[in-house]
Amino acid sequence: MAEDRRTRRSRRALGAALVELVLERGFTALTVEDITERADVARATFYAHFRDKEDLFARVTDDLLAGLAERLAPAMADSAVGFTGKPVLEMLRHAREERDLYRIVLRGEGDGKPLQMFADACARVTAEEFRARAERNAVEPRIDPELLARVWVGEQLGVLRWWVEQETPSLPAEEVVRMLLDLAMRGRYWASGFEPSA
Amino acid sequence: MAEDRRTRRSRRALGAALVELVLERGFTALTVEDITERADVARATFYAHFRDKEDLFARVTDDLLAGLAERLAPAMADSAVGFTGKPVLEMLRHAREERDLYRIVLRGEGDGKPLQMFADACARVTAEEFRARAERNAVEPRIDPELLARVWVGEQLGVLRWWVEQETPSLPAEEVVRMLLDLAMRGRYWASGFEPSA
DNA sequence: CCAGTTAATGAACAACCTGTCTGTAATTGA
DNA sequence: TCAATTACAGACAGGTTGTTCATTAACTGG
Repeated sequence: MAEDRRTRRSRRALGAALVELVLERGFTALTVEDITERADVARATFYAHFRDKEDLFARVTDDLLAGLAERLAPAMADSAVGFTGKPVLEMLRHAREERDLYRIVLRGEGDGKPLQMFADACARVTAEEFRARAERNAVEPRIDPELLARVWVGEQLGVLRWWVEQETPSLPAEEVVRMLLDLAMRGRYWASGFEPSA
Repeated sequence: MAEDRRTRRSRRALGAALVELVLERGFTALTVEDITERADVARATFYAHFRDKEDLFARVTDDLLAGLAERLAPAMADSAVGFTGKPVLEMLRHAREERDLYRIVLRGEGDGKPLQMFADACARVTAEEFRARAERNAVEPRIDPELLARVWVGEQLGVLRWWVEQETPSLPAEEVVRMLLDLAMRGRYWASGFEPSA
């Protein structure tokens, strides 16, 4: 008695309809009836599964994050020490597969709550990691770990949003990772067209 | 006949009420009546000045951006060549003065539209600047200028949001700018607690 | 394949919010 | 002071929300 097939069908259809419609018209413009109509489901059925629009959206994004976490787990273990960019690459691949959803989330649809919460969560663990590294190497960090973490995730998310919004995929994921690593190692100044003065 | 005093009073009150309430409950949760009640203005008066919630919000954020642009103009001229961080510092100061509004915008309230449009606009001009620099120095950029621009604005916005959300202002603006410049010049790897291997 | 359980359906409901439009009263600028 | 403009309270239809209910259809375990 895993789960009634009808339940699965309804939920899936509603989730898919939501994603389609958010891309077309934006989250706030949507009506519950719009969604049920697109999903070909009775309006009453919607409320049998979800409290409201927001609830449905939250479930969809939660699933996405769970999927991401699952894919990231092995890559994280590898690069716990010494940053190789493997997790970033994995995230880009995930984003390519779930591009529609990534677009929605990164556009800040749904009051931007999913996005901000994701960003904050990333920043928290990243800052902790930076602090741990500094302590491990017994160095007083020149840069506030908190700020450094914000730089890190801000940059990731900015690039990610740009990447998934591209109609014609300009850069392969591997190239993006290479450039990000390059920037992290050597700084941005070199890359912006300046010749180093020293 | 600059403008009727009543008009000014009503508009100001409504704008201020909006900002207060968005901070308290979030944009989407708000009702036009909530706003007019807080502003102590009749509901009909609201519609005499604005089409709807979104319209009011758009005017408020447009004013904010106009104020920012005005303050940034002199700083931009100075650092057109060679990046000194002056515009960033000026933005941080502006953000400190208008903290409530910055919080709202950076949280992506109002469907995140103001935020995303601001980010995209910044990225566009930044990318153009990077391209121009590369051409001026006759170098083939190792990093896609488009990507570099996204890194740049993503990092700015990430840090800015973190900074204005802090309850107790942890770092003075000058320190933030110093760290950002440091990162841009020397890269992030140094800062994250690693000892350089070479 | 059957019987019992569970979900989907369409319809109807009050409550709320929206945006518009009145006639009237109060402020304003000249 | 006077004419013009604005704010006001109230009422209005239209749309959305979230709930309930009786009925029909689909599914699952045996």
